[in-house]
Order: sequence, then structure tokens, then C-alpha cells
Amino acid sequence: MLCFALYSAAHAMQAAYKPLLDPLGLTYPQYLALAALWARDAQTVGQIGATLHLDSNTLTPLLKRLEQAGWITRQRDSADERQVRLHLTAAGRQLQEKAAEVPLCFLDLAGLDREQAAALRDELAALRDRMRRR
Amino acid sequence: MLCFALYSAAHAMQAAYKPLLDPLGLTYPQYLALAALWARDAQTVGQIGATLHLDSNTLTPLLKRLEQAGWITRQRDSADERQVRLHLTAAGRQLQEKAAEVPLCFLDLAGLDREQAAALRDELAALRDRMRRR
DNA sequence: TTCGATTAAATCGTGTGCGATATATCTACC
DNA sequence: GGTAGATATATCGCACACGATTTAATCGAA
Repeated sequence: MLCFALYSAAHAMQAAYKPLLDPLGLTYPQYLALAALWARDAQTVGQIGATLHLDSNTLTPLLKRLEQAGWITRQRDSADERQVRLHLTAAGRQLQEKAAEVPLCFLDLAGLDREQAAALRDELAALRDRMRRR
Repeated sequence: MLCFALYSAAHAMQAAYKPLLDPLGLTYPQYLALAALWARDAQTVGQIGATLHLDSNTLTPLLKRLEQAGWITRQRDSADERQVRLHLTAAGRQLQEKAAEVPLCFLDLAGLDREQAAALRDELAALRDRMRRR
């Protein structure tokens, strides 16, 4: 069953990330949200959601925990008060350096070199996009 | 990021399964647990857990819901009262027939033929096992 | 044989995911 | 400029996952 291989591989991946993220005090989804902000700061909840394919029902509490931990700030956009804009704090930016080695450790842990990982990543992304389209 | 491709593909897979499983009144993890029993009836909680890599903290409530829905029964093993043995009901066995087309629909939905799906499944299973080993 | 260690489930608490709904703001049309 | 519909976020409820602890049953060694 392909579906179970996908399901169990995703769980194993999160378990493998855990020892890398625990010292930073992050869960894997929290790490993804921060990674989106490291790539581009000052995004809205909706923009992060579009990237991660998560809605505000999941993101709002997650982002509140990131705010509570001091990595980000959340404030209504003054131009459009419906939106909440997210900004990294100084601590949040510093965290990126500590987290820099996480993806490298993961590759090692997955037993893949960069090319193999990139190929599998592309195959999975294509599969995901096909599944989303139907 | 390979990790995100895996994460998002697994979510897309569960979303793709949803319209197939909703008519049966099953969630995807419930479907997995039933599939394990369809393959071999009268397993213990621990055996199902070994197959799905889930512990009793996840399985006990899930299995109680399957019992509540009338698909399975749960009873302590008389030979070893620590174990709880799971049996399909008549309805639970009949459900297998209705669910028979689910994996086929999924392949179609994923846009893969059997060989491609098998190849990707094996690659993911190998990756999963490497990640578990470290 | 008996009592400590091991094992199997269950329970509890926290953090996602996600469907459904609510609330507040903005936009467009009259 | 006032109001209906659209948009962005938040809230609520339920079902996983999983770490930590608890409870009950079994095993094993002195």
C-alpha cells in the first residue's frame, strides 16, 4: 500500500526530526512556520497558510505558541485590519542560525545524498499536486 | 525540502482518501486498523500497534470508536488477561467488500499505475526504515 | 513461593489537523 | 454613504499522535 508507506514515512520523519528540534523547543509544524518566516519576514497568517497548506484553525494556536515562546510577534495590519502580520523577533532571527544544521542532520539521518533527496522531493511534490487537483 | 514534500504529500493523501472513506464512516487511521484486521482477524492491540507503529495511547480510543460503530469487538484474552483481542463483527467483515475499491480509486486519483506506485512505495518504505533505525 | 521486574493496555495532557461556524473588516454596488 | 457580499482570522469540537504515568497481569529468580 503506497498510502501506508507515505503515512508511516511521514510519521518516521517527524520522529527523526524530534531530537533535532527538541533542543530548540520547537515542534515540526512550528519549525515549518518559522522556516517560512526565515525565508520572508512580515508575512500574514494567510500567506503562511498558503505555503504550508494550513488554515487559520490550525495556524492561529500554533502562532500564538510561537509568540508566547518569544520567536515572533503578531499584530493586525494597520492598512487592512482583517489581516494579522507576523514578524520575527531578534530571538526568532537568531534561532535560524541554531536551526541551520537541522536539514543537514536530517539528510544524514535519512541516508540520502543531496541528489537522491532532491529527486524524491520532486516526485513527492508532483504526486501531492496531482492528489490536490482531483 | 524533502521533509516538507513528505509532510504535505501525506496530508494530501489523507485529504484524497476522505471522499472515499466518508461514505463508509471511517477516518484514514481507522481504515488502516480495520485493514490490519481484514488481513488477519483476532489480533491484539499490541499486534495492530506493531503493524501501524502506533501505541495503545493512540489505538485504545480509536479502537473504542470502531467498537462503538459496530465494526469490531474488544475483549480481554482469557489466557493472558493483560491483552485485549480484537475481532471483526459480521458488519466489519462485510465492510471489507465495500472498501475493496478504495485503493483502486486512490491509484487513479494519484495518477500512478501499479508499477509506479509499487516503486514509490518501496522507496518510501526503505527511507522510513532507515529513519527509524537511527 | 513470593516478591520485584516486566509486559500490555489504559489514562492523561499537549499539540496538531480540519470541518463548521462566528466575528470583524473591507469592497462594491446602489 | 449605506448595505450586501466577500475576505481574513479566530473559535469550537472531534480525532489523531505521542510522551509520561498508572493499573493490572504475568514472569522469574532467590
